[in-house]
Amino acid sequence: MPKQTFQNLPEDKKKKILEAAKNEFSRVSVTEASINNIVTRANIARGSFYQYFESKEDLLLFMVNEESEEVKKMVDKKIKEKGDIFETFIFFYDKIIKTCKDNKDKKFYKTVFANLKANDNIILGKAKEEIYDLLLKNTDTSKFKNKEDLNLIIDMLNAITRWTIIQTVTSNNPIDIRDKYIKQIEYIKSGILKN
Amino acid sequence: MPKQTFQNLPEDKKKKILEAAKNEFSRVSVTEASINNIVTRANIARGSFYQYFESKEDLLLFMVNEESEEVKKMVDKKIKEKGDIFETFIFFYDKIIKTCKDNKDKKFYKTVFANLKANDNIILGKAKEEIYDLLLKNTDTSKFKNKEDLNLIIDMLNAITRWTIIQTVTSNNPIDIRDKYIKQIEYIKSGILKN
DNA sequence: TATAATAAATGACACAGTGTCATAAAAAAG
DNA sequence: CTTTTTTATGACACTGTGTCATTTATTATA
Repeated sequence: MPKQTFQNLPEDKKKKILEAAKNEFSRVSVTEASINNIVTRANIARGSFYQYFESKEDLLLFMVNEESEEVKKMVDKKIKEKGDIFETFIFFYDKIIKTCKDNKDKKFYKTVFANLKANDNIILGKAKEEIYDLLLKNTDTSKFKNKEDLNLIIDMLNAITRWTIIQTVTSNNPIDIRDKYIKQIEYIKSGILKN
Repeated sequence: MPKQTFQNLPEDKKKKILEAAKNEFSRVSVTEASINNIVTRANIARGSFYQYFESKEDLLLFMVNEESEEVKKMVDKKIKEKGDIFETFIFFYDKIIKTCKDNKDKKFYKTVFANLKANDNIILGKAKEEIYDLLLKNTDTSKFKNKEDLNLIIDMLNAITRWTIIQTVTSNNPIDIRDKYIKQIEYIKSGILKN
């Protein structure tokens, strides 16, 4: 989390810094991103950066977390509607993709996702466990063969959804990918093999 | 790929360099790895490194590719036995985990996997497309609801398997994770929902 | 309002790493 | 035993890092 000093900054200065950062994080991955580039573009002294943030990772996480909170709220609403975990995952997927595509910061999200480490929590940041919990508590398992396996089912959907998001964001014809995704979810519901 | 110069090197010198590299890549991810550390440990001049490799990524890829070829051969054998794609994926998973665990280079693999980018092909390197092809051509789809969806099914299994591998390698009780994985595959075969 | 106290901004500094390149050394060919 | 080719070397110019003592600005208070 950014330090208090950053929070205290006047809005326009904060905005300027975040824009400079977005610019840099659109160009290259966090690891390759240069704090020098950010401070130059934002017109602040190098030392100031460290007054505001622990590190560039700290900054990126902060930028992504806002979006995460938004997503969390929408997932919360969706799962509580009908308790349908499959619908919710598709909804979640669409939500993320919409954020990436609609946004003028398309490039930013593309770079972030493409450079996501396999085990990173960055998509959801701290919201991740909360979403997980939300799903565990609100899923309607009445039609499931085994209620106790909900946990493992969420994992499975999570893996596929993550994978699909990355493919979508880095691909050129994302519509095909969405179609494939829907089919995959269908298979998970009712199986690949004939009875 | 390493340059010819490296290939020409006497075996023991090559080995020394690879060991130094393995050491460094066990410590931190490729991006954080320091060429300085490698050359110091291997007792070669900094300039020499660049005579041998394009970059540290080039070097790591080379190190991982050898293992990949091995895996490819085994998958080839397995899928041709019975054409069972589910069995083959589980076999593939076990193979990878065995390589990680048995090996004295445990730490190396752990670090490599933990730092894998979501979209990286490094697990299989160039062997990836070949394995994909292998599965497409040799899978017995006679019990499938739709033969045409094999492609999408492989993707799905791939996503889950990757995810599970990473969880396993970075976790402390990998046996539970394998059990979960088997269950997930079972679900993919016959579905989560009651008929 | 003047002064003290608190907060924010700055850039020089020491350090670690990068990739290149002209040159030296070694090996192979003639 | 030269000549040619291949390999090895480390200094060099760069880019970047995080820190810290000092300066500047803001806020509180007497």
